[in-house]
Amino acid sequence: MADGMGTGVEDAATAGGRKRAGRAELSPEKVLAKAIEVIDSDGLEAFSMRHLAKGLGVTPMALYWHYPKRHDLVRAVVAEVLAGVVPATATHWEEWLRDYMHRFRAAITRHPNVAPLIGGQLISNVSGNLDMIEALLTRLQEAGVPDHKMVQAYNSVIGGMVGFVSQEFALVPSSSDDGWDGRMKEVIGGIDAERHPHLHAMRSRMENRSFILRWENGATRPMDDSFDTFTEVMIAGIRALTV
Amino acid sequence: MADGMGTGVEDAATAGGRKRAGRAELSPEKVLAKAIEVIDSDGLEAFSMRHLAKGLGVTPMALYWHYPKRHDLVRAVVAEVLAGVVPATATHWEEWLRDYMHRFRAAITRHPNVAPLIGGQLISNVSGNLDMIEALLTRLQEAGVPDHKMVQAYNSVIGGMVGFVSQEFALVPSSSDDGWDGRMKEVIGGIDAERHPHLHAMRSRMENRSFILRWENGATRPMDDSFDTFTEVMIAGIRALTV
DNA sequence: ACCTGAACACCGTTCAAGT
DNA sequence: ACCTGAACACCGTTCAAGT
Repeated sequence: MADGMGTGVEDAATAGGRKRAGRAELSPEKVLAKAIEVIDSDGLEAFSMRHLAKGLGVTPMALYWHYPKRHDLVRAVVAEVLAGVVPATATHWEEWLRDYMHRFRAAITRHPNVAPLIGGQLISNVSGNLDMIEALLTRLQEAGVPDHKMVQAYNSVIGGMVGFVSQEFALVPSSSDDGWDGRMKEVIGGIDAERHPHLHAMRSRMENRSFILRWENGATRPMDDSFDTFTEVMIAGIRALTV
Repeated sequence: MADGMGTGVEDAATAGGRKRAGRAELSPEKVLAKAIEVIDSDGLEAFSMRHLAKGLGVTPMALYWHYPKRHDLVRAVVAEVLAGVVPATATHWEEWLRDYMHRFRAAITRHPNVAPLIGGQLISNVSGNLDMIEALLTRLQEAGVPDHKMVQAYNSVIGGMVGFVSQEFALVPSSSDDGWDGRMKEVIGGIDAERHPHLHAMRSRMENRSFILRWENGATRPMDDSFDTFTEVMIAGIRALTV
């Protein structure tokens, strides 16, 4: 037992890998993995502590030992999904920003259903993000953004990027909000050529492919080229800040 | 009683303003007004059908006659808040876009707590927005955006604008998620000058004033000048699309 | 240290009635 | 037409126990 050694021995209850009756062998990692699995396959509305516990074969309260509040688990999910977003290494600032924005979106694409969690809450997984913030500030300075516009430029990039993608993957009404897509199609079909000529001309190109005029989100109707354009808009806009 | 006149007389049950016992004199407008009132004063988490009903002195189910699903009421709230956003009239496209974006943000500023509803769900109050979409498309064409980039440009403007503001007013953790702000301050205070020199230099200017490094949202810490910069970034970016 | 069980104060919504 | 009342199937979370 090596007594007297103050090495933080943890009670040795489950020592030797022996399973204790009534113990579910839970861990923060297992709970987190199951949470992401549930969100990915069953949608965000299935992400409840009780449903999760059932999936893990455990009492709801078992989860609370590892995550004291549901929001702690939410934070962990967001952190995990965003953990893969490593900004690229040394290139020109434009190339870096383009790459970073696409990496961010790619992470959300892997777990589209978590998007509302990222867009709706204050992003908080700070610790791991300081490197990213430092990199972004460095690149913005490299681009020529003056110090007195640095915070605004930073907020523009983050707000625009996170905001666009959150919008793209925004929650679709529900499983079947009776004929919500039908009504949308009706509205688009009924666009009047005289009242809304430009919209009328564009309607087939915009239908279900543009904000406000769609009934599916980015999970089933990704806005790839629009996001490409958006990054170019942002890059050109940042460049204009430097003159 | 003017019988025989098919003018859609409504049963005359409450005719003459006489109150019926057990009737609460509800209406879609009254429910909607109360919903916005509750959201504004008590926050989004207080916006439940049951809490709302209590506030109106009525059974929860009474609301369901006027709004068959909670989501119908959510839609109505969003539509109402955004109803005030009338795009400005004829000016240069840059002036128009700047004005429109600020009007949109001003509407959210009037009801900051509804922001998560706007950012999180697919925006759906279509009918009233066709005029706005037509106007935006017109201005983008006026700006010189070619037809084959029109949808992308439209999505960039809407996605960026709605996204930024949604982010700015994103939900703060909760009433008191024990020392969440404290931990954030610690992180910022502990920024290492050697590992993160740019961030270190900017830290006092960014603390609680920039995305990821804040613990309050736009309701208490509005990002006015960042949004100004963001609109200029968008405008310059759109302009770059035309060359 | 880690989990169970019962209980509290909530939800949205359906269904059958009342007037 | 418009509202009540009871019921169903959920929530997150606290508190007291168990091992």
